[in-house]
Amino acid sequence: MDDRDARILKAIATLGTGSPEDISEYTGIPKSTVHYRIKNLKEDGILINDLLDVDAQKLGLEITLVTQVVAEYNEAYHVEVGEKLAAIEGVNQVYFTMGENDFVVISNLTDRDMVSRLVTDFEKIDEVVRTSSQFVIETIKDEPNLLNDFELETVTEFTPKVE
Amino acid sequence: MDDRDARILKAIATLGTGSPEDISEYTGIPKSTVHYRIKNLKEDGILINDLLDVDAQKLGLEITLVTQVVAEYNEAYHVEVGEKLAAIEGVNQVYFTMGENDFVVISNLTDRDMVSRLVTDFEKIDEVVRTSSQFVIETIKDEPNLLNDFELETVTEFTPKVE
DNA sequence: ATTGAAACTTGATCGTT
DNA sequence: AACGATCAAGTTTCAAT
Repeated sequence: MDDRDARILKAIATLGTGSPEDISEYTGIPKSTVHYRIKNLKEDGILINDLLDVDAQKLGLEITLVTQVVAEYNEAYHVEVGEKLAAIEGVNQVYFTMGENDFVVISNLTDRDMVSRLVTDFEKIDEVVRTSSQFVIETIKDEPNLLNDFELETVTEFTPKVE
Repeated sequence: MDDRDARILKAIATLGTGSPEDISEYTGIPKSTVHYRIKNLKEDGILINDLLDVDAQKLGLEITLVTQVVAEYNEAYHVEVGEKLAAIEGVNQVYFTMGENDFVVISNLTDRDMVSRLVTDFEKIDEVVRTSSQFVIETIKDEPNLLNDFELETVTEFTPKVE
């Protein structure tokens, strides 16, 4: 796992494709080399499946943090605040929730230093009033496997009976 | 969006591949038809990129819920409780967190009925003591874009100078 | 909208450096 | 490990239904 691998992984995330051709063009690395690297990344378990999902733990991002961020309510700027949160290094998901003008933020981090930096960054945002974080001990499910129990709604149509 | 599309989407999620060949084999739908369907799903914005990420909202899963679940502490069974949570219809992510023996659960749901069913299901689990849910008004970031700000640690090596 | 078969693109392999 | 040339494989297209 070196700089070249990182560039390839970034290309995959940025381009939204796993095509060696496209990645090659984007990174300037020859496609046969891209292919060779991706093969290794799969063998190492960093890239998980054909859809090239990334294993955060294998990348050394072992700390997952769930943070509740309370911010001053400001109708116009709540998205902007959300975007500031989203831009912070390590942040993966940002939800703006009902009720208490809260954000729920989920982050993947490498070490304790990154954790404290993260919280500091949260509190640097002017509108942020309070943060409260919980470490994740174990991730039991972390796939947006939206279709696990997805069933099409059965729409029963009634034909009006005209007698 | 009909039953066939649903089967194809499930196949993608299950197999972890977008290959028309593999999906065809798994579903029994001819590969040219699989290709035709996937093309339409992309045009409709349900499948987002070449990595075939799914847009939950386009699927009608417009309600995202963040739930904190407090459960009785039981060293042996906390994973089992987590797995029960993960198995509930609509649940996408389950984190077991530090401190209060909490789970944080994130779900994608279609309607209010599904919400109340979900909460009922949570409380049917014996060990569950209390749940508290927050509706997500807006999802500002929801991609495990782990590499956004990922930089390789620069390990500076010092060669001991022998004089 | 579906599908079998043809056409073609490109991902994967191989041999050399 | 890197990479250009080559080939096999699988995707995409197309025409008929």
